[in-house]
Formats: sequence, C-alpha cells, structure tokens
Amino acid sequence: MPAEAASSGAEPPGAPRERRRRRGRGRARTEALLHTLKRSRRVKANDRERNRMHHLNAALDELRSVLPTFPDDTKLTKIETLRFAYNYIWALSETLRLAEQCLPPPHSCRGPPAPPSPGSDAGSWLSSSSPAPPSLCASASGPSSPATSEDCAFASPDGLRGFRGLPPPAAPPGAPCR
DNA sequence: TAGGCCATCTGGTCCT
DNA sequence: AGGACCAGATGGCCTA
Repeated sequence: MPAEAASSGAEPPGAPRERRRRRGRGRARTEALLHTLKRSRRVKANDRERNRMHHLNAALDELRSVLPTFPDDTKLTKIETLRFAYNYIWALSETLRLAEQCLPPPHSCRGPPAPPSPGSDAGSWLSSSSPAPPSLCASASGPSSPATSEDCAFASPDGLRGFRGLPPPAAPPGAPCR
C-alpha cells in the first residue's frame, strides 16, 4: 500500500508541528483502515470456511444416508462414518469377489447377485445371508494389514457393528470357495 | 466432572 | 491478490 509506505518514512527535520500532527492522524487513519480491511477479509474468510465445512458435513450426511445403521436412528459420528464407509466398501467388494469366484462357468452364469442398495435391505444382507468377512476388524493401513485391538474400537460380536471398525485382512487370492 | 464430539475462528500455506 | 485447504485453539453441549 503506497499510502502506508509514504507515511512510514522518517519525518523531515524542521517540519511544522501542525503538519506532523496531521501526518500522525493520517497514519492512525490508514492503520484503522488497514485494520478494518483486515477485519473484513477475516470475516469473509470465516464465512467461506464455515460454508466449506457445511459442504463437507453435507457430503458426510450423504455418505451416512447410504450406509446402513442399527438402529436406524443412530447417527454415526464423523470418524465412525468414514471408517464404516471404508469397511462397507471393503465388504461389498469382497462379496463381489467371492461371488465371482464361486459362480459356475460363464455360459450358465447369470452374473453375481446385485448387491442390495445399501439404503434398503443392506442390514439383513450384511448381518445374515452374506458371506461374512472372516473378521471385521483390522488396522487402518489397509485391508491386507492385521487387525489390532486399538483399531477395533467399534468391533463387537453382533454383526454389523463390527463394520464400524476397520476392515479385515483380505482373503488370500485364490482362497478356496465353499 | 471428565471426556468425546462438534462448530467456529484463526493464521499459515498453497494454488490460480 | 484472493480463494481453498489445513491444522490448532477454543468454547459449548451432551453423556457416562
């Protein structure tokens, strides 16, 4: 800002008092202006940030809406939602993989059963009739990593709740089909 | 009351 | 320069 640069220069010797005072007032004024400018920028930035977080939360809500929860009115926390989604995707892809492995030859194949829409029947699909994953808990480092008790925060004996934890290690490739 | 979760503010950094 | 993104700080609310 040129105005401020000018005002920050050294006062020339012998400048009349009145001029000096005026200059001082001018400086105070530009500082106040600068302050309000900064303030208004901050307020705008806060507004954007709030908006951004609202969008993030909306996306998180959308994600929640496609995840099965038990009971239905349970609202997953943010971290639970992310972990659960991770595991849910893992479980779905694992189911798909197993289905493909176990299917008869292609000519008689009708294709793997379409996974139910998570919003509808996902609960029963996950809790009973699906090929349940060997373990519902593993470390965050990926499906192939071993489970740790710490990562198992949400694992529990009753079916789905385990999905809130981190996913189990993937079955070894070519694992026998039952 | 402690601990968990959340929203908001804030300053820093990176990108366009 | 301005916006997006990020992480830390702070304070409020809720629950065990």
